Parts: sequence; structure tokens; C-alpha cells
Amino acid sequence: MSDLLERLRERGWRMTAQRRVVAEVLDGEHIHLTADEVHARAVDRLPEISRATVYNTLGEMVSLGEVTELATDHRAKRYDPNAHRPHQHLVCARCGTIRDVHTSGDPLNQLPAEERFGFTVSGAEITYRGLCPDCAAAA
Amino acid sequence: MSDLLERLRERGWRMTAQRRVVAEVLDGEHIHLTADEVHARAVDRLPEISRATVYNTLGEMVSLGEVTELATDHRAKRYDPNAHRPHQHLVCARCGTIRDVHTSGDPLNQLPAEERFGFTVSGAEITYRGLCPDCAAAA
DNA sequence: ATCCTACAATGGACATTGTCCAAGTCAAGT
DNA sequence: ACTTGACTTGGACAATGTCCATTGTAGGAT
Repeated sequence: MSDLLERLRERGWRMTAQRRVVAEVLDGEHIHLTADEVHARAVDRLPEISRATVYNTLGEMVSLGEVTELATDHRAKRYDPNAHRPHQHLVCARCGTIRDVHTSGDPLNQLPAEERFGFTVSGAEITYRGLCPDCAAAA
Repeated sequence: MSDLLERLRERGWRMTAQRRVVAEVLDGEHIHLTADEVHARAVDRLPEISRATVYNTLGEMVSLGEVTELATDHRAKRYDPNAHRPHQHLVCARCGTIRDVHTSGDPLNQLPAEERFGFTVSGAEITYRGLCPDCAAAA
């Protein structure tokens, strides 16, 4: 079953067919879909689901901290359901494939106090860029 | 004068009034404007400059490696003229202010070989998030 | 089991950001 | 000063995202 769905239900989220489908589409590892990709897959299971509902639902999941929004170079934001475990992203500059990766230390430690400009720093996102094996071979 | 403009001229870039204005608008430290903000400021100096030209010009500067595109959470891409010196970004989650910051080590070293999935990794961008002093005081 | 009601879904208009193209203009070399 | 290829223009179009009035429904109350 869906871990994501389970967590949402436990928070007292009102469950609807639409929300269930969105959660199911998102569930898994190395999932980084755009909102319209989520919508396309949701329509396969529930043809009458609207785009607005998908956008709303994704936004709520983000607010609840169950899904992370990520902005790579590409136009549309992508949604990552793997929010419960901290991780970073590795993006192929050519084909756009994204992998979840784990760094060996906490990136926050790399930012010295004198570089913080008085900010209260609470998090760091790293996007590693390179070529995936297939694209490196093709180049 | 403009360092950016100087570097572009040295590369044999054909100089026009429009390109000069765009380069001047972008020049400086901690500059992270969206394309439309660049356009608005450019119009102040050269009223007939078109949006298409600003977009084209920014795109060319990015291709030449003189300007970096950056995608925070906000909708529009921002343009950073400080491409000659490697740096990361610190963003206020509340007001959106962006500061250039420098990390104490190379982020690439934090990504172990077994987390690279066979990719040829060539770069890393870090976005630190937190609250700027003003917003922290207001909260 | 049925009813209520607050919350959710719908769909279509609208907003923002970015791209494309055909026609006109101009920088820079001859 | 000419010429030419590169640059600029403005407007249409595309992609992504937001808003809102209306309709539908999940889940508790009866």
C-alpha cells in the first residue's frame, strides 16, 4: 500500500477519490513528476479529475510537509514524495533524469557563520549536475 | 564601468544599445533579477527595448557563461552576473531576498562514489534557506 | 440508513513567464 | 557610404499556474 496515503490519513485528511489517486500516482522512490504529469497519470485512473484539483492537492501535500517541491532548470516544478528522509538530487544535464542521492555530511556545516549575513539558516538543498551513464556514452 | 560589459566586448560580441543596457542593469554584486525585472529597468534607460530582446540577450549571456540562471522556488528564473566566482545562494523564505554566499569546501566532495549512480558529476548548486534578520525579527 | 454541513472538486477564465517568427533596422567591415 | 549578416521588434502563441463561483460529497450527527 501507499505510505504516503497512510501518513495523510493519519493526519485526519479528508479522503476523496481524487486525493487517493494523486497520492497513489506520487508514491514510490525516485519519483519527480511535474503537476501536469501527475494529472495525466491521475486521469488514467479517474478520467474526470480536474487539473485544478491536482494543483490544489499537491499544494496541500507540500504544506503538510509530506511532499517536497523542487525547482530544477526546467520550467515546471517537480514533486518528490520522499520528504520523510533528507536527500539531495542528481540531475542529468542532457536528458533531465533525476536521482535521489545522499551526501556524506550535513551541508549546513559547510556554511560558516560569517557567510550567513545574520540569517537564521534552517535548510539546504543541493542539486548536483552531470551526465547520466546513457547520455555520457552518447556524447 | 561594467566588468560584465568589458568581458562581453572582449569576446567579440556585437555591441548594441540594447545589449549595453541589459549588461549595465545586471552588473553588480548580489544581483538576482528576473527577466521581466531586467526588462523594466532596461526600459527606464531605453524605452523602446522589447521583452524579446531582453530574453534573447539574457539567454546569450548564459550560453557564454557570463551569467548564471538560478531557479529558486519562485516562479521566474533569476539571473546572476557573478558567474566568474563560484558561490552558492542563501534565500529568505519569507521575503525572498537572496545573498551570494561561499561554502567552506567543495560540495562535490560530499557526494560519495556509490551515490553517483554512474553519473559523470560536474557541478553542484546549493540553496540555503532561512530567515533574514528583518523577517526573523518580524516573526 | 438518512440527513447536514463544511470542505473538496470542477472547469473555465485569467495571470505570469517564456518562445517563436517575419519584417524592419543597424553595427561594423570594405 | 554601402552592404550584409546579425540584431531588434511586436505580437501571436505556448506552457505553467491561480482563482472563483458553482456543484458535489465525506463523514459525523441523528
